[in-house]
Amino acid sequence: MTTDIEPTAPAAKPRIRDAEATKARILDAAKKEFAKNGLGGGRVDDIAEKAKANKRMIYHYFGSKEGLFQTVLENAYVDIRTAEQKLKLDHVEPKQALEKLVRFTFDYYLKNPEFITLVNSENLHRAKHLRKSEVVKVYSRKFVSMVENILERGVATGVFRAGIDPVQLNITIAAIGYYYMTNRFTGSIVFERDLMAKDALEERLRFNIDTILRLVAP
Amino acid sequence: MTTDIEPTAPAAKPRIRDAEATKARILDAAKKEFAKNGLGGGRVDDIAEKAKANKRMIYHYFGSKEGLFQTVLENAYVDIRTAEQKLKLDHVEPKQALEKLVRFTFDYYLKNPEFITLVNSENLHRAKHLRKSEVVKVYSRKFVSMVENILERGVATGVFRAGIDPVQLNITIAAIGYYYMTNRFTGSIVFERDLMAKDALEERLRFNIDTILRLVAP
DNA sequence: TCATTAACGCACTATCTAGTTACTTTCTTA
DNA sequence: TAAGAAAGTAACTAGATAGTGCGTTAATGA
Repeated sequence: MTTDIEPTAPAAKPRIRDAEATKARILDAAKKEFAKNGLGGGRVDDIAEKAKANKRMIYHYFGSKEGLFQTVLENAYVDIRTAEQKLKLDHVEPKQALEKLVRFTFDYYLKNPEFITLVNSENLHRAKHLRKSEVVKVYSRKFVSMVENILERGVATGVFRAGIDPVQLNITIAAIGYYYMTNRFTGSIVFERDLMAKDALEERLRFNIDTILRLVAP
Repeated sequence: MTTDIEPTAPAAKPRIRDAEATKARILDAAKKEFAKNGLGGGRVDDIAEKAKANKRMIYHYFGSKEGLFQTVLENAYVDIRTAEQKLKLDHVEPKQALEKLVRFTFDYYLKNPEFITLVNSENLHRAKHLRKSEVVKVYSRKFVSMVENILERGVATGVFRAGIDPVQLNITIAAIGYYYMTNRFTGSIVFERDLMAKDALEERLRFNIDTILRLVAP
């Protein structure tokens, strides 16, 4: 019988214990998995593997697959609202602020396609998870009032027409970017052009800015 | 031991054999199931049950779950394109034709929410099923040229400005209705109003018509 | 009427999947 | 430093779930 200790064996690396890091890795892997396959199609085992965490940890930290999804979704909303607030549009000239918002929204969807897929998945489930989130509601209010403020200032200086509902405007700004991205695969077939080509993206963004500015023009 | 024939038993109804009817029932049930739960979340057993067909028949007629989904999706596209063609917009005054199209699109999404969910599901799968469909491509071309025709006539009579890309216009008309419907659940939470209330729907449609007409105005 | 074809149904399986049980290992603090 | 708490793991289970093998029954046509 030989010794168990091999001369060349590296010192058995002590497992590093870091709850926050593990949680973060799980959330990151879950975001990718749910974005790619939806809530129904996402696999808990795959998330655990990608996160290099034990599956048990998912249940320890998030209770259930749906609990995990809810956290992922909530974080996704907080992320986009936080980024919007960082634009500080309250201090930008109205017309320019609106253009900046349209551009930001389009770019955000482009760079964060998971956001779109997560929201779609949540709507398939009739928003049962988002409904429970108080944080999201608080952030949403801030967001709507930001656009409201831009509109009001624009009307005051005469660059925008009066009577525009900020919610309808918000929905429209989101819609013209969101639809383009979420349907980029079927859209590329239906319209027989690569909607994700660099030129196509630039053209679409220009069109969107134009659409919104014409909409609010006096 | 008593006889197996109960006196009150109805004459054992002879199974009616009707391939077309069975196929239709399966497709109808599948549309509902996939619309509600997506391709990944939809259950073949549930489809068979709702269709009052044997599961074996699904595999007999459609080969696989994905084969079934593909047929459902293809039908959904053919349905909307057929309905659009029925509008006969080529014979309507340009401005009115555009308004009619915006209204139709919005109403169609409202009355056929399955269409939206099916398209979303297909985009989650990177359009791998639609890609195979030749019919859809033919119908799509007709659709784009219809809007192109409206635009050209409008420019000729001076009611529309020149240089608008019909594809961009098409996307925008679809987007402002589609986004509103597909995100009606999360949207109702984010904007803290019932987006599906009768008043809200009417207001949104008016806003959409306004958006498009301002977009094409000279 | 008889044989062929097509529609239909039962019961099964291999595999997957969310969630759990029963542990071991590492960290913290009294 | 001892003991408890927290982090982490492996192996398992019960129930789904897509897909199938094979036999039965109704229509068709010669």
